[in-house]
Amino acid sequence: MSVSQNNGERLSREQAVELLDRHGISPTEQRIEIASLLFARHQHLSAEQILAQLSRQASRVSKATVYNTLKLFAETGLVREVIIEPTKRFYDSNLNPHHHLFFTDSGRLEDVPPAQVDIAGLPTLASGVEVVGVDVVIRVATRKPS
Amino acid sequence: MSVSQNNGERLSREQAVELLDRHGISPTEQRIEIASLLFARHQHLSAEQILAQLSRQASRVSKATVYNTLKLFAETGLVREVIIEPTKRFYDSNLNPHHHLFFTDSGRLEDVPPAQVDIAGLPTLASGVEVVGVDVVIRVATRKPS
DNA sequence: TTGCGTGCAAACGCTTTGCATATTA
DNA sequence: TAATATGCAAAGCGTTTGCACGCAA
Repeated sequence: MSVSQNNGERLSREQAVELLDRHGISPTEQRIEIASLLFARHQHLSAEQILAQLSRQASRVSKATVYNTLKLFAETGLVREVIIEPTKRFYDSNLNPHHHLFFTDSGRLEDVPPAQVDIAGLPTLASGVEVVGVDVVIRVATRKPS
Repeated sequence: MSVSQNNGERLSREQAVELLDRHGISPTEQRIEIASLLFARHQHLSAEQILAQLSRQASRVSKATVYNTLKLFAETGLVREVIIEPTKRFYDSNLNPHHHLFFTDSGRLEDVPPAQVDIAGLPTLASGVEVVGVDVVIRVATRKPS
């Protein structure tokens, strides 16, 4: 069940603060904690996973604050929210354009470089309507021996 | 709030039964009801909406049966499950390959012909891993007057 | 009668909310 | 000190589950 074991890797405090500042988010202790964990590397974490990893590292951040913070991060574009399973949201620390490979068996999520999937065009939209995101999810399964 | 008002349109009973048979699903009354409603035309409905429309038409199908049935339909490939919002699942009666346009303001979901969005390639997959679906969701919003 | 399908209500899991307390500017 | 953020527990919401009943082969 342990998909991503973060062994305490963290972004430095200064880098985390700078990241928050750049997005106009006041850098409170808890936000710094969450940001430095999430941005330690490119990864996809759920609120639950973040909560678990923080408490494992003796950082006590409440459930409500984790949810509030992730919502705030998503709204300001600090993280990308990924909707793949109806049961939980993932937060993606990779801000570069990319797609996702989802392993339905394990629930694992992997990035796919945009170069590997070319989107040739988009439908014509009514004026006043703008694209806020294009999500490409390739769902894969381990072939079962029939 | 009324996104799709189904004014009693239905697939004929025979057509619904044939559809179920073709997918190896034993045609019970409730399954026929749900199929004839869902396949009346290409649409995206949630369990909740189906439940509401059925009860409006005096067809009493329980919540559990609606959920069980939609799950069964999705597993057998009779409908396509669409995950766009983390809060609810949509069931798409359009079985032809296509993509989705999602209006974040209204929650409305619209089909996009595959010709308008070309996916040029897919990443190389490990052997034993097969693609079970490729979902492309274009999220759009009404531009706010800044 | 044996097994599958249905219905009800209770349980579940993730997320949100209300409100008191603490922290920040 | 005024505004914002945090923490806790309770509530919310879509979905699933347990189990008794019903129906068809």
